[in-house]
Amino acid sequence: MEGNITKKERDCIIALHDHISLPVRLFNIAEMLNIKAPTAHELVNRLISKGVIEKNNGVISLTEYGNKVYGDIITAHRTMEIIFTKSGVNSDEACSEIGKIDYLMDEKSIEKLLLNIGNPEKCPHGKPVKP
Amino acid sequence: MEGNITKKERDCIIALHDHISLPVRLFNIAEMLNIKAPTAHELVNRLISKGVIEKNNGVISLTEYGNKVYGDIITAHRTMEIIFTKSGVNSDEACSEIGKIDYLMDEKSIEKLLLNIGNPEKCPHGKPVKP
DNA sequence: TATATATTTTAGTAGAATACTAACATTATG
DNA sequence: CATAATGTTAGTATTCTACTAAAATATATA
Repeated sequence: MEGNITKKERDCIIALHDHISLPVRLFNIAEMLNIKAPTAHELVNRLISKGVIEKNNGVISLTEYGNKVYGDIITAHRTMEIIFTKSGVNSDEACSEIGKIDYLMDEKSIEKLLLNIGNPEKCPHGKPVKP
Repeated sequence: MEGNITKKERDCIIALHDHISLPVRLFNIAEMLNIKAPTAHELVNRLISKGVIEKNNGVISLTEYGNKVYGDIITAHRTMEIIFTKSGVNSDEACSEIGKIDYLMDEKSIEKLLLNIGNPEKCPHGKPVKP
């Protein structure tokens, strides 16, 4: 339930949560992240040991803690997206650049940034800042 | 002259540039980064192979490219510091949090953020945004 | 049910980055 | 020259990423 998350782990969490259909299995993760099954297997095992995801009969899902981690990443992502696009950064450009940093950002700082821009409910793509 | 930089490499670049006195030697780097000499040796070699720093008679310095990299990191860092503190984040807190992401940020996006906040010359600590 | 297909897991390998100790080499300084 | 300071090499270890090949386990279909 502790410890930092890597970029690949971040991508896995996002992919898992945002997968088109349920249930999500190992091969879905591998496919989405463009990695082979054994690599996905290790990634998933690491995330399980970090308490972020769980596996039941091959079905992979976020734990409660994992959902919190996901939410924090998304809130950071969309908060920064709003700030970036307000400054004239193209929203797709903003999205890909912010994907490199969102999982490293401090929750409390993001909260303050969000408040300062007026607690908007949605990001430039129309998605909720707090999912 | 290409390729991404890691957090440790980022810290090394900053430490090297901001060292109190010249010349900077390997043991100064090790001391500043709190690592042993052989670890510093490898780090320095990696940065040399990336074209960021150079070594002459044991004296370590940034290359022209390294100075550019340093400048980009600092500009990103201070731009974000201004944005964070404007939202009420404590400046020391902001500094340490931003240190985790500044080296990953896109130069062009930072330029737009900076312009949007009125191209200030100095960060909350009074240091130049463009060193 | 038996065979075939799909999926997962294990084993083995590899490379980049980080970091250490111990030993050895080099360079100053006294 | 000898001692101290500094640098380098060698060897080991851990984490993360990623692969192939092979084995195991499901699941599906004939």
